[in-house]
Amino acid sequence: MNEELEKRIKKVNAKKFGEDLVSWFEQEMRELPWRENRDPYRVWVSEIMLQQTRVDTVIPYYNRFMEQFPSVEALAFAPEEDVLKAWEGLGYYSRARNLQSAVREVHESYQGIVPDNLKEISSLKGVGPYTAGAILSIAYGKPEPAVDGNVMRVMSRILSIDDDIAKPASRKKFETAVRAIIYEENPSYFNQALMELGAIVCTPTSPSCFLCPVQEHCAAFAEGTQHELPVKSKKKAAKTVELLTVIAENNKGKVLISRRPEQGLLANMWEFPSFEKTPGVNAGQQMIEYLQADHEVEATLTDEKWMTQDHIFTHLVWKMQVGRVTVTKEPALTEQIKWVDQTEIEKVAMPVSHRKIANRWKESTEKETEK
DNA sequence: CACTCGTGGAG
DNA sequence: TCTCCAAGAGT
Repeated sequence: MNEELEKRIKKVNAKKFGEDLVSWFEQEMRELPWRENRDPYRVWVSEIMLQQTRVDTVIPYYNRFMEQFPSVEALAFAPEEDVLKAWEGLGYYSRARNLQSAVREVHESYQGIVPDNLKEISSLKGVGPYTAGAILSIAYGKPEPAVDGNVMRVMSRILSIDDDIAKPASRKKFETAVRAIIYEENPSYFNQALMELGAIVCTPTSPSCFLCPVQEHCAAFAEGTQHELPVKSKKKAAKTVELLTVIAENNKGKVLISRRPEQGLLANMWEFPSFEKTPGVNAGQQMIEYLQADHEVEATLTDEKWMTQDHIFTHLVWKMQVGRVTVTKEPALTEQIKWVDQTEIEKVAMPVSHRKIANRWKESTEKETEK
């Protein structure tokens, strides 16, 4: 092990650090739905939803999800479309598919019991180093590190570690550190407390050191460098893509939607037909030609720029120009396309940008009906 | 390792 | 408006 790291770890009184941290957690921990009990399935679902997602955002999704899929079996036997719909708006949709895939694996290979050891639980889809440690410690009380962004931030300050936490290699260093000082009497509370501290007290830009329960153990506080840590390199700027999106209506008031590929961005989500714009070419003409070529739809242009919609991803920006056309000849239906009315469109899973467009479409058709 | 993969909220 | 983000994992 890194000698410098070992030296810093030895400076910490691990026993008292754990006691101070866990005592604080017992007093200050938030009441959250996934803390009602230690059901491994409930813990598991919460950890997947919480990946890269804020607690306040997750809570309503979690409550609905547990009501709809209360057990391993309920989720294992559910239609994949229902799971994706329950995930709509939460983002990172492969989490939903991987979770259901893994739950089916638990049902078939582990008699419906979530594995309680590192090797087996890590083999499940969507369960990486963090989630494996989180479930093992929180649900089963095992002394495994669960190193997320909070833990790296907190421990970078406690031990004054200036490794770039954006680099994959640094996570292992923090795992080593946590493993060395983990509170064996209560690994569940210890790990949760590290994260809770990061979320509530030891925050990224303005840590509240004056009310920190482990201030006396903190190297960064002693040095006055808490605002300089952790070191985190910036990610590259997002690219912008110009899209043309088409509201194609037939004479029954239904609109055409298509399903995205089962791999990649927004996998398996439903959307209005969209494609990358060719610069300098008439937009309305591109829409008509695209529908003909990719969906065997014949249509006449109604409005080539009915609205615009931006969709901002972490690594990408879509600038969408939405046009409307009237269909004169309908395509043969496939698994990848279907016609839906205002009621039916609410039941499919769409990304936020297309959901906003769908809502606007609904408003416009309701106005037409009033006339 | 570098890149992909969402979203809504905070500063 | 812009930047950064929040309990990461898959490829």
